[in-house]
Amino acid sequence: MNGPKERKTGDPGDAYVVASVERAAQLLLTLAEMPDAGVTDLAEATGTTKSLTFRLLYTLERNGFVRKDAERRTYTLGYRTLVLGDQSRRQSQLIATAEPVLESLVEETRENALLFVREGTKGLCVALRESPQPLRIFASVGRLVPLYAGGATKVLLAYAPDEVQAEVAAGPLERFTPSTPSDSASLSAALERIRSDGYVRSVGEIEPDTCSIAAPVRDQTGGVIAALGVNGPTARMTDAVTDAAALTVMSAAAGLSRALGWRPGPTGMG
Amino acid sequence: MNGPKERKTGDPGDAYVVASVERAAQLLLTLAEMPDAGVTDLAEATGTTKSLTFRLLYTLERNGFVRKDAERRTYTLGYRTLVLGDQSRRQSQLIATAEPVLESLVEETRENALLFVREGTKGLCVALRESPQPLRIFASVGRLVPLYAGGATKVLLAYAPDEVQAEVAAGPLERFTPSTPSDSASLSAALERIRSDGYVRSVGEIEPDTCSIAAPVRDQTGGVIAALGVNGPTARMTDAVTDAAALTVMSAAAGLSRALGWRPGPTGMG
DNA sequence: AACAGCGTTTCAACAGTCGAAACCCGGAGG
DNA sequence: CCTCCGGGTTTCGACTGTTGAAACGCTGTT
Repeated sequence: MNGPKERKTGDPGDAYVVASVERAAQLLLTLAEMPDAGVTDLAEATGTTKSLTFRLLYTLERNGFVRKDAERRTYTLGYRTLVLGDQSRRQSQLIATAEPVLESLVEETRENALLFVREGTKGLCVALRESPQPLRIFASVGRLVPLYAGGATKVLLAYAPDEVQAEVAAGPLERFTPSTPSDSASLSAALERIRSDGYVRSVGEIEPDTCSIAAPVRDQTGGVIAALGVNGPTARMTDAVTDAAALTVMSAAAGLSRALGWRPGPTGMG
Repeated sequence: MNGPKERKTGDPGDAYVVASVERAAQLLLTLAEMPDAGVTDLAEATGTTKSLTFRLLYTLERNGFVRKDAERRTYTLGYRTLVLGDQSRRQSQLIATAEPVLESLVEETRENALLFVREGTKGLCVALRESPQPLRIFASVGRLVPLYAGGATKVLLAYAPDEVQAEVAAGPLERFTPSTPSDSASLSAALERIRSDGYVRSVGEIEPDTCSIAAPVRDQTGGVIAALGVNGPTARMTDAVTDAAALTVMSAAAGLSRALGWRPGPTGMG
């Protein structure tokens, strides 16, 4: 299909990748989004051949990363992925520390509480606690969102390295709703605003009728390593509510940062 | 280490395995047990070369399955593994259904509650809820235990296909404690006992001074797909306590089975 | 009875992978 | 200040494991 052979040119990126492993990784992620898919479907979804998909699945099954269904026609994630996830959660100071914070955020705001980290030019939801209310926004760990839209994601962008900000600003800004930021000038103003306010309120930038409030999470180096936020339907998120939520979220984010070893700097900003 | 090259002989097992993917899988599992390890350590631990390990890590990092530490000298599981684990948990009816059962088991018994599935000739802990008491057995999702020793594991063995039972009985029975079953005759008697009692009590077979009670979990086909159990220090697990716990565990296992679609057969056993 | 669609198997050619060894770099020791 | 040491990174070419295509058999459908 593609031929990324430019080893010596600008991006030495894939000089060391083991293609089969990368394909297997993609296959796993695809399978996570298409439970109970068959070989053919997965082959199509990942853009490879049936044979390869079959062999990758075979290999992954052997290692417990994938499970064949009883009637042997469909595949699902295997129990070993649970193990990885669990160990990962235990080992990650960020996630382990954030979990109780998410819980108390939900208690206080009664809305979904989420934690995002940056992965390249996307934000990845790595932890989440759902609102107890029946009307709530569907969210899931693993959700990938472009950095230029949404609350937590824009926070991540606001504090991301310049290269990343440039890359995002340069790239096309796909529009999900009429409110999605679509020009880099207003985006960069929004980012500046986030840095001075210390939080963000984003309304309907990804999905209409949803609103999110988010604030940065820092580690001992002072760098922003995650964004903590809540989201809910605009119907409930009146100005008064979001103003209160902003304080709650900021204080939760500061608490989390402190638990991660961050100490407020002398000038409050770098 | 080994050289499984017998493609055409008895076991056509690894005819389809993609070696690099298998190695990557092993690497991930190794990393789960050796957080913050470096390239050299991991290479040694997985029995491969530095170059290969480096490239696998590079590839996995690219896909978010591993993360390099700030100073770029150590590796950890990445956030994408969280995603897989989370999706896997949501998608697995067994795990999703078992979680509340584990919770109520802990409430009732005040001991660790665990769920095991069989993976080859080992039992794998796939879900767990810890005892609220300070003195408790250390347990973790991902723990692999041979089927011939321990509570939940022996339950799995008791209902495993004949080939598996034969393989385990044939293989060497490594002794972890003086109580570890060590001859296949008494093991097979113990399994028979489990099948007629519908539960098992295992004392100190893996670790001294620990005791576990477990019972089988069935799905709609009537097959045993998991074992549910509790474990705790023998100091607390007196006969009276374990007798009560046996009933609690059996009823929890039956409830879980029912939730999974199992219906008690006319004769109660097949 | 023929078909369609799926997962599985085979095969040979070739691209990709891999081990070995050189390389770089930071820190410890002389 | 230089050397050494032990990590991680990079290079290289031979070889082998990997791959796409196409055939196969099975199951459920028309």
